[in-house]
Amino acid sequence: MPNPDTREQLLDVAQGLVQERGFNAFSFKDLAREVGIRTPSVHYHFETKGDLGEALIRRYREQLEDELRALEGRRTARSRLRALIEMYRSTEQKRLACLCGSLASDIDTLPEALRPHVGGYLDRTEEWIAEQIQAGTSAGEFEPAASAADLAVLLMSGLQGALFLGRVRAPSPGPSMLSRVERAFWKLLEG
Amino acid sequence: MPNPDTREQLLDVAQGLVQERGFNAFSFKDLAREVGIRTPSVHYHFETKGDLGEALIRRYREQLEDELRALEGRRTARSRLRALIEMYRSTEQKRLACLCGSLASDIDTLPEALRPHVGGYLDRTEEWIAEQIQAGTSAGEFEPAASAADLAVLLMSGLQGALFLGRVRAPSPGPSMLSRVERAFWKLLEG
DNA sequence: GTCTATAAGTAGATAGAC
DNA sequence: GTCTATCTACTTATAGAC
Repeated sequence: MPNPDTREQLLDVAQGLVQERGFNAFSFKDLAREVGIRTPSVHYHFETKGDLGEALIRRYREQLEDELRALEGRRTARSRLRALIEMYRSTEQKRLACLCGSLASDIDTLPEALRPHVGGYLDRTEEWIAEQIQAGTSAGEFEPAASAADLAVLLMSGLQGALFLGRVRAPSPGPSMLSRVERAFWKLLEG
Repeated sequence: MPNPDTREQLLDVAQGLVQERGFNAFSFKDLAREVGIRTPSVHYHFETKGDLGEALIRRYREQLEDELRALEGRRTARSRLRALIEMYRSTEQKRLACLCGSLASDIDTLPEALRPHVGGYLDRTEEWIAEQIQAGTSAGEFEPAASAADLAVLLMSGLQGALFLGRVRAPSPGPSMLSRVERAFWKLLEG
């Protein structure tokens, strides 16, 4: 039976590598070296690289659902949306892409079985954002200047785009790309 | 002396492959096969893959400058911005990423010499967008809800993000991701 | 300019010992 | 569970003939 510790370690390292370099730019050798085992031992835990990718997305998706559940207690939609944006900010500060954003950019080169899961994650996030905008509007928190669906796509694209583009430049003193996206987004939602 | 035709053909094919698959997911072999020559002949035109990448970005940048120059004749900032968005729409319809967006997503794996050029292209586009927003505001075309710099970052991130995310899903009947980003963006600019 | 031949290195993956 | 040994295929790149 696979040792859960080694398996989790492999997933942790692999996730970091995908978020930093992309799915095609890391190898089982990189993975093995960082965890302190040999390449073929990785295949014991994940038969193929595609299987590893599937486990990676599954875990990432479960973490998302946990985090969204933890936000249910918050009273305002504004506070829930802000918390989601904070998750992206922490990724930005590590100079990483979103796992599924990174996989999205490699979509045409991924094992077929992986692709629907990437879309599933992204759709779920966008859908959740749209729900929050709806809820906040019904509650009188927002006076959105566009439809909830359009605003959700704008925020989602803006956050993912900002993560990619921000990594190209050296860190600079002013507000980050993500902060600028966020600031403009709130104007659109609250006038 | 390199035959300009073969060289251009190689650049055309390579650009398509980068926009479709990313810099690390195509090989000189792919390139050679599509152009109808052998792998080592590609090295006659581009010594290394890094050199090919540099030529690719240079040409893409020159095309951008040509297109922006062609927009100078348009009377309104609104019309100039719309034309830029149309360029992204044509990329979206081909289900491709922006060349430099794709390279941005691979940034940590690129040959060092390439990286500044990727940033140069993205910065130039963002800067141009900010200039148009400024000009349109001065001319009374827009009443922007946020600073020109923030709005430029939002549009740039939104366009690039929409190209990446849109490719994950099958084409659907409703408005595309890019159209939704665009619609929300105009609301922010014009109220 | 393009070719054949070849190099040195890496990829994902498997067989079978311990 | 991890190892050594090995496989096939592929990568970027070079040498040198035509």
